[in-house]
Amino acid sequence: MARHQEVLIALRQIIRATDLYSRKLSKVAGLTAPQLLILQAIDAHGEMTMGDIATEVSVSQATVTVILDRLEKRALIERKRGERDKRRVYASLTHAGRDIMERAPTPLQEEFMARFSHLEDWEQSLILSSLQRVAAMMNAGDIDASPVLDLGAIDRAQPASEGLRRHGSNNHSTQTDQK
Amino acid sequence: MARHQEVLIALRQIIRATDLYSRKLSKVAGLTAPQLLILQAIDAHGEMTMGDIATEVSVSQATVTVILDRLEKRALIERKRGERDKRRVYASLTHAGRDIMERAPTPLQEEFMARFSHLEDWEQSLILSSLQRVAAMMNAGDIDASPVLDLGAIDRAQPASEGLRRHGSNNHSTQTDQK
DNA sequence: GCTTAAAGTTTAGATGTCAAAATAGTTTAC
DNA sequence: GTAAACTATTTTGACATCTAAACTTTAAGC
Repeated sequence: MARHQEVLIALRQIIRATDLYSRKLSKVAGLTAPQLLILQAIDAHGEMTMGDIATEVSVSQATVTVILDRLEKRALIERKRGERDKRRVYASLTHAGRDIMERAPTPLQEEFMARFSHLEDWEQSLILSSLQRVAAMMNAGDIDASPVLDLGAIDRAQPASEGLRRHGSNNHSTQTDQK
Repeated sequence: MARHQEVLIALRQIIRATDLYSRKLSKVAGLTAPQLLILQAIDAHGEMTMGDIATEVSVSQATVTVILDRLEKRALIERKRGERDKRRVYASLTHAGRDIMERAPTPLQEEFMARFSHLEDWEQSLILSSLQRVAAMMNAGDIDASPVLDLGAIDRAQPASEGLRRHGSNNHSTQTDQK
């Protein structure tokens, strides 16, 4: 089988496993992974606008709106219209929201975490930087030169997430809206 | 930032990039990634039942049914009830289906593929095996021992996809159905 | 032969996800 | 100061995806 074919299969398995875990999490903790992620983001930053959240957790605003609708319906978050700028909407945790969030397990599978943490340090780095390289290569639409392609990159494990967002031309900018 | 946190971010970016590409593909080729994947699977195997397809592309049968509904509505595939065993339904490509499939780009981003293929051979292996390890660690629910955890594994790049399916106890078996 | 269990497929109901359109509010330009 | 341009959020419409339940056959028991 061609290598890229294998890459594709591995990716699909990862994506599926992630999705399945989210559902399992939802049963156990009453929160899906994205819901938990958003709650955590709000907890970490205090009040946040939709746009902030979207950028923070890497989804579109539309998605944030939908998810917050559900969280609000369950009284886990509150929305408050901005006073200074009424276009903005600020979300904050309710007591119940903080509560449920704190009792929920991590958004990454525990088995995975356990296994991952058992690896040697260099192996963890290796895996992390491989993932970051894949992410970078995929988002590559808006990477000007190709610093990610030079060989040394593999063992530097620098935070690619930052590096990517920096070039926010259009690809994953969540609110590009170039109509 | 904790390493597992970074892993999580990288994964989310990969998943999102994959999804976004699927949508782009859909505009360009009229097929989303999963639709294309299913078409390719059917093309490769000839007639297939829902269950076969589900196993092959790693999704649940329900998903296959839904996607085939859409493909059938567009006359890209045909369904045929089994004669011997009428519970089964066989899907096969129509002429139009083979056509559109062959004209579509790959289900993996072209930019990614281009970049990936520019890497040194050993780097490709490294990335592939990292992905496979992550997939394995995630699906780990039904892996008996832990061959994936021993250190040598990282540079062997053996087809984990096979290795995983082999233990098909329940985790991703697509039809567990323990009611 | 009828009843029950098993197997395969489909349907129903939930989420997450996005792009594009609609809405509402702010700024800027003249 | 009003119109045009811009910005933030929500709504709409479409997919993909899963689990659980329902349905359709087939196979097995008695």
